[in-house]
Amino acid sequence: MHQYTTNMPTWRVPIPTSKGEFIATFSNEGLTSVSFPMGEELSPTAVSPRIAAWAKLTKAALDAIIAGKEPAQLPPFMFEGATEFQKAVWAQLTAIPLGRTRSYGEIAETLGKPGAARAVGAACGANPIPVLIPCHRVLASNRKLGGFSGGLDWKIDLLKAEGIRDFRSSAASDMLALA
DNA sequence: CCACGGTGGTAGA
DNA sequence: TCTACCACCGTGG
Repeated sequence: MHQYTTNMPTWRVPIPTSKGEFIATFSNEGLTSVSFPMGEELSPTAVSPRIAAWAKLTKAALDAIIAGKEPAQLPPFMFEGATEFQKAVWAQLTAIPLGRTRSYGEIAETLGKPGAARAVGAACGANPIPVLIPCHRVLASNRKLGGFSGGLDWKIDLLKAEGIRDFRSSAASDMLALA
C-alpha cells in the first residue's frame, strides 16, 4: 500500500511549522511523501542544493495551506509504485480549489467510474503527500466529514483554516470539533 | 479468490 | 436523527 517497489535513495527533511514538525521525504526526482508531526524531532542532514530548494518550497506550501492560503508554488511530486487509479484520484484532488470541497462519489464520477466512491476513499487514504495534495477537501455525501488517515482533528483544522465550516460531524466525532 | 475500506443510498425505528 | 444492511470497486493478501 505505502511501500515502494524500488530502493531509490531518499532523504528525510524536517519541516518545522506552527503546527509541529512535518517530515518530508525526497528522492532525486522530487517530493515522495509528507508525514504529519509525530512528536520526536529529526536531526537535519545535509542534502543537495536542489533538494534543499524543494524542502524550502515544501515548507512555504505547508505554511500557506495551514494558514488557509494558496501556496505560491509546489515542489515536484514523485509517485513511486502508485497505481494508475491512485494517481488519477490524486490528480483530481489537486484540482479542488482551496476553500472548496468534493465528495468521494463526485471524484469517482469525474473519473468516469461512478460507483467507485469507496475505492476513491481508499486512494485518498493512500495519498503519500497529505495537505499539499488536499485529500482533506473530500467529504462524504451529505457533507458528512468522512475519514482522514492523519486523524480527523487535522481534517477539521485544515477545513476550518480554509473557511469551510458547512460540514457535519458524526455524533462520534463531535467532540473533535473545535470553535 | 477473498476480505477489507476515508462510500452511498435505502429502510425502519 | 441514528442504526442496519447491501451494492459497489480497487488493493493486497
